[in-house]
Amino acid sequence: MAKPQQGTLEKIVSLAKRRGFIFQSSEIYGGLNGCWDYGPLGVELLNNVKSSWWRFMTYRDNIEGLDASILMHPRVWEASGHVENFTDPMIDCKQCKSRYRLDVLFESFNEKRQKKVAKAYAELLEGSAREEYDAKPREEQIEISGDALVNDSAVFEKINAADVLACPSCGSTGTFTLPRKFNLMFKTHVGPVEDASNVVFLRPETAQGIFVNFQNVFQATRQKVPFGIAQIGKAFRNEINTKNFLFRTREFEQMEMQFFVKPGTDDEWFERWREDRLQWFIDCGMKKEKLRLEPHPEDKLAHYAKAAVDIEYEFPFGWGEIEGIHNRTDFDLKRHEEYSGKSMEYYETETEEKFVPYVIETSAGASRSLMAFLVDAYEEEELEKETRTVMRFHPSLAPFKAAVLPLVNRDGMDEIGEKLHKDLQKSFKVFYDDSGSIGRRYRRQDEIGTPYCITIDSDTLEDQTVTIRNRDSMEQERIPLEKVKAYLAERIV
RNA sequence: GCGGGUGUAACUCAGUUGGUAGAGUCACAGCCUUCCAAGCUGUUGGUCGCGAGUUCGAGUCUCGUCGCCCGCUCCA
Repeated sequence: MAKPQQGTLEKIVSLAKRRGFIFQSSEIYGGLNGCWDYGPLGVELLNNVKSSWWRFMTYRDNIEGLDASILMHPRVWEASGHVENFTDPMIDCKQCKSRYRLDVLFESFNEKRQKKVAKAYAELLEGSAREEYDAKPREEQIEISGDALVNDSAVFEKINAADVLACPSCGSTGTFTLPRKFNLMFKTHVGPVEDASNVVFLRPETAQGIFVNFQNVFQATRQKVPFGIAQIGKAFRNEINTKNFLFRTREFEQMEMQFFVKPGTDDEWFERWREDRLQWFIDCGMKKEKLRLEPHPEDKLAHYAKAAVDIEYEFPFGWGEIEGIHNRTDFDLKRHEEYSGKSMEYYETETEEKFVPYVIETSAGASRSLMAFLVDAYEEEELEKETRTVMRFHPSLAPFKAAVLPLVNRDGMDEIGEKLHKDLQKSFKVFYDDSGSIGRRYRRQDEIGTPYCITIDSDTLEDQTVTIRNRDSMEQERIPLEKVKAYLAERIV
């Protein structure tokens, strides 16, 4: 068994491009940082991953599906806390390369230095504005100048140039870069006029689409708590840095489920979903030893979470999160109640109790999962005289389920092959290949992870049987032509 | 964002002190082939990431820029 090692990711990226799994976005224009396109095989794989998730999550009584709009009312993101938490201005010290949040830096200054800032700010004011400012008490001046420093880059530039801002790390003054607002939400405008009144955001998580529809879904489906709402969709984050192929991208797809439970039962459900979600990856063929559960320490929890655990996969570059399970408490529903004025309460008839449900979130990255499946499936197998590259996808995820290969193009083998191909195509994604030696054709299929190859040979002409070759073992068995479809159906969910 | 590395055909790479680009693989068209790549013939495909500069002349030197990889930072 070959183990992923240095260079493995490069090989996978190369194979992914060569065979049509993943292309770099806008490649002919030099690429767009952190964006990737799914090619013919990639989109099959992605659809299979999503469909497997969808079946696992929603083909049960207590989870409903949803597909909310990517653009939502801007107030949604105020309620969710994203507007507030996404606008930190960051600066770097050019001298020692330290990075700071500007607002935190200002707060960390001692009084003497804050007064210097206030004084430097005064110098920027003229006429009545200056008079007004000077008339204010010292404390208020510090506050006003601090706000201006943090929020107005022109003010920052001048004050920084005046050598009143010192780097806490190296003590240099005037060495800071201009503040950059690392607003992780992409912004755009609704309608033809671009101004502040019509700003909307591309959602940074799909979860909020579920929360704002909580009452709609609940009432439309006659569900009772506990129940869940599942959704698959694109989300966008303007990451500072993208990295590691599909792992950190600015546009990605999430597979999320929010499970609404009665307060007090949340810990129990959290445990349960943690186990169920881990099992899903294993059921999809991912190697157990490459998966682990990694709890978040309490001091690193997101603003909405009471508890969190990541499902991590061991990529060639190290362990990385492919799914997060969070106990979001009643934070989101309560906030939406507050911001929208609409009730998010649930009435439990059995106990005659009213409560806002707690939420257990399972949030998987479709793109990250796909990458993990790619890495997990990749293997270089040493044979006697060669190395075989094989993608050992679980049959349910494999882009092509089978390939039909006439051994030679004569005596009517190709006609039988084409007929079988057309027939199988009604039920499965299948590939037909009649060019090159049979060995070469097997290798092509191995490289894209096709689990079964069906070969038509001269015996087929005699007794209507074909051979089916297994991708992983390379062993063959002979079955009647008419049973091929059933054979595949049995093995491919 | 910082530092380091890197960018030549679809893929992997070569290209000598600057003189208008090569190989293998793949693909395609034939031939040959009765079960695990690399048999034969032929063909397509690159203004050497992009843009300036130096030079009589730049893939080869300089600067800028973009992408990718590694490390740091960041990851609400």
